[in-house]
Amino acid sequence: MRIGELAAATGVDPETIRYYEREKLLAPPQRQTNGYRVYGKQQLERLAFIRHCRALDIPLADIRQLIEFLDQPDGDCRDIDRLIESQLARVRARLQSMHALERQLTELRKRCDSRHAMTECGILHELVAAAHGEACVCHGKPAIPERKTQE
Amino acid sequence: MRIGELAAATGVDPETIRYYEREKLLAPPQRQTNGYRVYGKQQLERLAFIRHCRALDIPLADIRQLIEFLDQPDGDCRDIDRLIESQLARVRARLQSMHALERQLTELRKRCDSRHAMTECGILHELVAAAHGEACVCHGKPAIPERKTQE
DNA sequence: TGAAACTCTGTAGCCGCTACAGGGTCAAGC
DNA sequence: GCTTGACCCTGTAGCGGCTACAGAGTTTCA
Repeated sequence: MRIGELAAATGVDPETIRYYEREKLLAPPQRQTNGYRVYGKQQLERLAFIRHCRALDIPLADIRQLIEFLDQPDGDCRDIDRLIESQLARVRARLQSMHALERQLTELRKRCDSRHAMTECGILHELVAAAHGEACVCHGKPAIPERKTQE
Repeated sequence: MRIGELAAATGVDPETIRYYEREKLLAPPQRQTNGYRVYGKQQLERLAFIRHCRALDIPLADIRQLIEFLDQPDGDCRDIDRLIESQLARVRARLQSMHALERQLTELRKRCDSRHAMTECGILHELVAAAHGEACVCHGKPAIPERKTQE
């Protein structure tokens, strides 16, 4: 199976597959004499595993860990438990701040239901007022979305 | 007001302020003879405005637009309305997929309540099974989080 | 034979910062 | 006067998770 076929079978772009190899999520595959990569069923399954984890929004670094766990199956399950737990915490924190965000944007939109000129636009007024630190639909807590928390 | 004072006044890192200038969200400020940037109240307000928009998770490109609107106040309010609307759509889509994600991770965690050896870990089993395309807690729809929608 | 489709490597771009390196400037204390 | 430290400058590189080239070679099919 060449990279294109693997790509077709999994729905993963060939460039992404090569990227995963560079990032050591996939072992370097065998090569044909012309240098083309050749994959077997095992690699296909591993790639599917990776994609499934990505569908759960698990970062590549953590997936790398999970793969290590897979490859040395006498380890302790609690590590995996912890890993999933931390993903869950991350997702929940993000959910909270996004809910806040939705409320704020919804409020903001209300200010501009109709055909005003720009000078009277409630949305802009609101944003500018907020910048002045005046009372504002958006501020309870500013809910700056966290960029990278996680342990 | 020098960049450090502006930074202290707004809670924005000086490097970020310079970055906003490079990205043309802030106009190039005046300079002292030694090359140091000097800011006034206006710039402070603009920076506060930017940060407020960022707190609403509005991308820099869109903030740039809002600033243009601010600077030519005879335009049409509907553009702003549309902009906010699209932010809201983005947030809501993301919320949906994150809710799905939370359900999936929660399900997954259930599989591993206790002290199994790795070989019997329900979580890993589940992930591997999923990769095989077997029935899986995670699949209704795979909910791959969208990276960049927005027109 | 020639064109299209595939593969290879290497590098750069996306976003919104953050963190350097390697220099200049300034104020306070000795 | 000299040192120390805090500040400032520019420019460049890194983060994550890809994606998109450029520029080359290889295969496949008509």
